[in-house]
Amino acid sequence: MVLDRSTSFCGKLGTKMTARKQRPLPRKRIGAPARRAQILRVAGDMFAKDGIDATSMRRIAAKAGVTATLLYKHFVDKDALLSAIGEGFFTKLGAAMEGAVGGITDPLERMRAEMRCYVRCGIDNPREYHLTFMTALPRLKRGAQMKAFRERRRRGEAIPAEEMTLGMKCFGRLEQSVADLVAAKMTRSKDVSAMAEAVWAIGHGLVSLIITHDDFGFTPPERLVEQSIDMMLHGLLKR
Amino acid sequence: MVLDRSTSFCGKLGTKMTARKQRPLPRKRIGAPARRAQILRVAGDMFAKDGIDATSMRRIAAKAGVTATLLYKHFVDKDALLSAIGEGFFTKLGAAMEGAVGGITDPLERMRAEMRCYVRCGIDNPREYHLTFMTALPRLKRGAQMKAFRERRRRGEAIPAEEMTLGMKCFGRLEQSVADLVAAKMTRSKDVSAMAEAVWAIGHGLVSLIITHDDFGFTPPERLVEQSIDMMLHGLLKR
DNA sequence: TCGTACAAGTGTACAGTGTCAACTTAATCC
DNA sequence: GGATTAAGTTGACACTGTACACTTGTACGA
Repeated sequence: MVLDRSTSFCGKLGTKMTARKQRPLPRKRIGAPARRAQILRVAGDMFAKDGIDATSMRRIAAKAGVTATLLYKHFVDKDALLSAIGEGFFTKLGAAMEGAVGGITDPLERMRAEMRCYVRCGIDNPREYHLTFMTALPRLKRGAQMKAFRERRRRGEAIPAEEMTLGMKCFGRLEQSVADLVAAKMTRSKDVSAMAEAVWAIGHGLVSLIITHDDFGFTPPERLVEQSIDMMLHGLLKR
Repeated sequence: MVLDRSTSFCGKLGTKMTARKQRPLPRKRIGAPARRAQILRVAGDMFAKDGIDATSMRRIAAKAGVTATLLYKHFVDKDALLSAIGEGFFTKLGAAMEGAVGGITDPLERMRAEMRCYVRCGIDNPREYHLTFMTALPRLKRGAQMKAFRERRRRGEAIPAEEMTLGMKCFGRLEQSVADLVAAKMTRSKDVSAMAEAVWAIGHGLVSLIITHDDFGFTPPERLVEQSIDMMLHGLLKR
């Protein structure tokens, strides 16, 4: 465990201090990016272990060997910090999808792989998932970005990778698979957008039910997930 | 607006009071059930208007013209209070389903109606929905109840209505429709449990995505929902 | 080598939170 | 009328997110 210099010996002193205050132990300066990364690491751990409400800015700061106030120099808000942690989910998801989809060319099988991946990632990272998908953080303006992205896509625009957030890239994959399915004239509907959203909704529904009500005695995830994906794909296709 | 007698004029007084404290205005005693109901009403309103985090026990109490401490006489926890409010969702949902399903005998059309109902109810009561389905409140032991219920059902037991919570009744409806579909040999699978869960997952996924990311520029709900339900039903059925 | 400017960090305070133990008071019943 | 008890209050505790004003480490130009 980290040496914890900042857990406030600032109890109520009762009398005013007359002597010059004891100078605090000097603290290393490791530079903003390093500090930011460290905070994210520490906060991520605590958050994954203790949950969202039990992890306060002060405790994060203490564990990072730093003052709470400093966190606010690096992240305007608690929301901002949390969301930055949640962003980590997309990194994992993106990598996992990349690996799972590999060279699958059949769009149907690709979709199956992507969905499996999504659900697995969600179940394996419940806190991060909750943060990124089940918590509205309106102070960050993420919705507007996403909306703009969706609209450009609907107009058929090709969007350069640099302009896409990690989240967009993940959703983009799924959408692409749906589009391929449509292009191959395999689907009943032609509304790529709506279908992609519906597919996402299934994955999201599964993950969020399972992670927030893991005590409801659901059908074991593997079977439930496979059955759901199967149902979804059958529902998508013609005949 | 309610006369707000308890919004604490207990600021820091600076000097100790020497005079006997001003006796507080006498407060009517309206009886425990009435008070409980009133608190639930007030809290429900505030919660629906201001959201979960902005609604504190103290503010609820103040608005109800009562002390915060009193809330703890009626509800062990904030969780308990919140969950009691959320329970209201099932009342609405149950009534809406009752009305919507009416005399529909075709299990397929019944399911469609039930799903529409579920999604509509969720979208129309986002705060309550978030509370009941997207917030884990493990301190209440609801999971265990639900699990037991599901297991008895899986064994084919008939469960008397008095033993079922409102939530169980709602899920039970859906499950029954699936069972009817299976009995009519219309489905690809025969796993009633898993299918019911999958169907729920779709509905839940739709609602929760829409209510927490209403700014993502989704396909308009009506179309998205119809398309999703359609997809689901097609996926469920043979051929 | 020194001074300085800025980044990186600090202490302290504020108003608000959930919760609790100990107390007071209104209503009820014999 | 007096005892009992349910319904309510007071005041505190330990904690929260956040703002402000301050200090200190470090890199760099003269």
